[in-house]
Amino acid sequence: MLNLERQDEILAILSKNRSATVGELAKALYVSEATIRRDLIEMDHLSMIRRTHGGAVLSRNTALESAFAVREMTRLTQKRMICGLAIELIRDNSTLILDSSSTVMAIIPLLQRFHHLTVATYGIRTALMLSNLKNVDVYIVGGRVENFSNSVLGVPANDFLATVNADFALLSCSGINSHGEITDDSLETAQLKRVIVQRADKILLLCDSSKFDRTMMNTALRLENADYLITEKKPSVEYANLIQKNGCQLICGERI
Amino acid sequence: MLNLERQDEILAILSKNRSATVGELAKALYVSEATIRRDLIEMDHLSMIRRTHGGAVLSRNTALESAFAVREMTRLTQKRMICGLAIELIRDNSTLILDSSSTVMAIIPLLQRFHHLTVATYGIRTALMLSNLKNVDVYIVGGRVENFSNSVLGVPANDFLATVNADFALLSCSGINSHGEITDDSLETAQLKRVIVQRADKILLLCDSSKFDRTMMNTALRLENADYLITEKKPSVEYANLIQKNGCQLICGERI
DNA sequence: CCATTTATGCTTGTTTATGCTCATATTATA
DNA sequence: TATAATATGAGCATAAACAAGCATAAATGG
Repeated sequence: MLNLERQDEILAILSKNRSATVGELAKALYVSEATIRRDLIEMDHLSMIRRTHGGAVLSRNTALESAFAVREMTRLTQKRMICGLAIELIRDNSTLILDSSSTVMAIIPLLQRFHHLTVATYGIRTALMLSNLKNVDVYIVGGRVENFSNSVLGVPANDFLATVNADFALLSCSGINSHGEITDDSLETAQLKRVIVQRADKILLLCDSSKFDRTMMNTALRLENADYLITEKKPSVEYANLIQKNGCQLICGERI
Repeated sequence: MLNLERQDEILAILSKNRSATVGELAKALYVSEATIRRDLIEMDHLSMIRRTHGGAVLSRNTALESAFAVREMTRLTQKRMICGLAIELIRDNSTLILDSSSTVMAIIPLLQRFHHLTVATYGIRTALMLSNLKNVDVYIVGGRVENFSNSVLGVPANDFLATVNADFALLSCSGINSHGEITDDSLETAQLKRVIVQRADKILLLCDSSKFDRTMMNTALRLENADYLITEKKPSVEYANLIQKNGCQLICGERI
């Protein structure tokens, strides 16, 4: 077995189990422990992994790289359910604005049922997925491409969206807190969302239940900005009241 | 068996097995191990594979390949070679404009070797692939997303690029004819390319040899607009003269 | 037609990868 | 804390792989 091939294999094993001992790896790859150690030293040096006494664990760096892929996969059932509820509000021939979140991306396959839609987005993967739908005209904002969030951001992005007139905006967020603040983990996406709520007739906020009681770095919107809050699970009475008080209609998978 | 043909075969073998030893490859392709090693050195330099003591492993550019199955591109070896020539002209800290073609996409893995680059593009897959490179700041134009060509087009796209100042523009085309016309199969990409040649200091035209003697729907540029024409195979004397007469420098894999 | 270049194969000295042993360092446990 | 158990790093030997230089044959160019 070749050197690099073995290192690939080590990475694969670590991805599965999160960590592994030198002994385990040596046994699995039919080489001596000395060889494994030499591999680990090299891989550690390249920040592919982190060595520990006795073995190695995945480096946080590697985890970060696939951050979006992971986000995309997690809570997929919840996301599908939320999108199933949201799609009922959309009408044929509408114009939509979509954010770049994985939650909102889950609605894309459902858009095929409409005769025609026009969609603007600042999500680069979102745009790519949308472009495969025959019945949708897709527009993407211009600007700087940010890998972590798969977003196109910056002044041109704001300017572009400021000229769009949409029927619906579908937004997600990183957290909702008990002050009715809808928060995001980036200044720029927060700013973009403030532009978007000015440009769409109805604002649909799609949030799975894990977002409640979380406050992130930047307050993007307030609950009163949203026309609908769509979630898969009945929120606490406190939040249900808060939502109602802000003139926002709560839609959820469970009976309220 | 020709050089490039053999390298294609090596790639095919590696795609099947993920890795191969020098000995295996030599036996499979009926050449000496020295020849295989020389191929592997070259292919490693183009990031097609990773060399390792004893053989080679498929380049595990997970980040890059997630965006697009680069390996499924037609005429990949030719494109790699063209890009291997083009990369030599690029300098650290440059600003580039890339079109949305698959030919130009093949240069993306090679950009990792630079310390820093700024890249603007109207290709949506191109932008997504680029965004995985840590050393590159990526900008995408805004506009309508066209699925067929993976391009972002329209007035905003033109406007965006009209404000960019770049050191290099890397463009491909659908056809070059004996009148020195560089032609495209869409009015809008042709128009965009006319904007781009105004905004970049050096225009690099990347065309595999199949593009010669073909005229498509729209004349985007003329040979005199290009500073370099980069191709993998020596063009006919007629074309070589035409290129030279238009003040365009011909760079090709074969000796002129 | 001859001069050059290019691709390939062969030979040889050098480098690399690996496993083994043993002294040292780290962790676990009594 | 002291002691046992385990992991580690360094040095060494060996076999395999490698780079470089040279020679030959084919392709290319004038």
